[in-house]
Amino acid sequence: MTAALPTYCTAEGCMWAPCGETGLPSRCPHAYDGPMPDRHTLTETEAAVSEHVGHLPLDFAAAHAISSLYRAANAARAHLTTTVLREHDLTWTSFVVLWVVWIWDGMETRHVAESAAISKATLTGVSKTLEQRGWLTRTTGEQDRRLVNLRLTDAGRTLMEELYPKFNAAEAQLITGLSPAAVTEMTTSLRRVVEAAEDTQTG
Amino acid sequence: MTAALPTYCTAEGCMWAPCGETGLPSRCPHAYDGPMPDRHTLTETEAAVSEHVGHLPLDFAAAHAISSLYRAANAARAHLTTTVLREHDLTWTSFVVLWVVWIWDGMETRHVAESAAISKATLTGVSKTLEQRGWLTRTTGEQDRRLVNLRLTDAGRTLMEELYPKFNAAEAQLITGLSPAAVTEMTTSLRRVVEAAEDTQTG
DNA sequence: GCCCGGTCGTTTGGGTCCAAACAATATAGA
DNA sequence: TCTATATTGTTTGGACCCAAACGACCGGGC
Repeated sequence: MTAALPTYCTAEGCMWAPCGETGLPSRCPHAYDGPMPDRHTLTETEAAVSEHVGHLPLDFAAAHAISSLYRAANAARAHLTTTVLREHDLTWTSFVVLWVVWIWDGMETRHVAESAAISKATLTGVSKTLEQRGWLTRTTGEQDRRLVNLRLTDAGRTLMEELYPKFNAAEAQLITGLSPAAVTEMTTSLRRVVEAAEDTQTG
Repeated sequence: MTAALPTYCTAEGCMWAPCGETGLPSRCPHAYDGPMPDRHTLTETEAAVSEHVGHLPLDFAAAHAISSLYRAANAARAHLTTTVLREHDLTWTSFVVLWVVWIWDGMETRHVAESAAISKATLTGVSKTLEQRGWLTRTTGEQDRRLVNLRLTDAGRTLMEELYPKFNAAEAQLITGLSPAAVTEMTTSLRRVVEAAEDTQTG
């Protein structure tokens, strides 16, 4: 993992960061006093990590890839929340739940949880919040009373019809820096990551 | 977004899902009775979405990419939590915080929050949890008493020296399905997504 | 008909998550 | 020296997150 790292010194030729902070080993001779760029070169991060566990074989490509994956997911969620969801008092997860229930015209909670990639415990909480707000209803199954079925209300369907195009437009904004071929390739690679994670879970 | 979707009917030629559930418009004439594969073809999802907002121009490539991104990030976090972090009672975020403080030999809370991509409010809570467990200390700045500095304890450093190689090995497991060139390309594309999200935030 | 094993959703307990509001602190300018 | 503005971290309130435990329910086997 190479989680986004603090500012490095902008002084000419200086590669350490962040200096000027109390308590840091003083690798950097320059006091930090500028605005903070928020990105670190890979080389600097690898250097810092190697100082700690450099005697071990580390897979920097994997670390960098997973850290980028996590950051991109967070950035995407923040973007979609800020531009589309927050004004409707929705979180990413509550929107995903609404979306799944919407496109399949109702669904049982165990399947919604699976589709939304959240636990059933979480799904119970989220669906109760959405029920309280009037976006969906929860109904016990008639043939199997263990099951709870979710359906959008009229208000919920209207909300999704208005919201989903905006959400999708905001999704499209996130890939403007990529060619169509690059988008396809990234999506394929991400699926491989999911498959690898699931293989080790099941294995 | 095409969040992972529920099982579709496995009956020959049948493309609707998930049938057999109470409350669903009965598009599918087959009762569902098999184990549940957990993936839907893109075509089926697009068909379902188009039924709801098909009159609008939708960017399915963007939807699919962002949904894959979110799923991959969740799968990666679940994998790393299950295989490495949970036995040490650590969450993904608490680990990221420890890692950042570790590789930079101490850091101020505002920078740790930025590096870990979490808010300062969250960082306060997480760092207090880690302090309670003895992994790090929180110290008020001497020159600027608004600032709080985090440093790992001896136990915290020992924990990271033991844990990080295992964490990195688990990270490497996640990209076994990708060639080195594909990993590099995916990482580059993910960075583009982060940049696009940040451009619209600032703009 | 009864019992057992399994599944479902909920509850519990504790952790993370963030926006907004707040208190403490620092700094610049008059 | 005083005031105003800005920055920092914390608190508040509410939402989400999940493992584990639990109660309700279902279905198979005897």
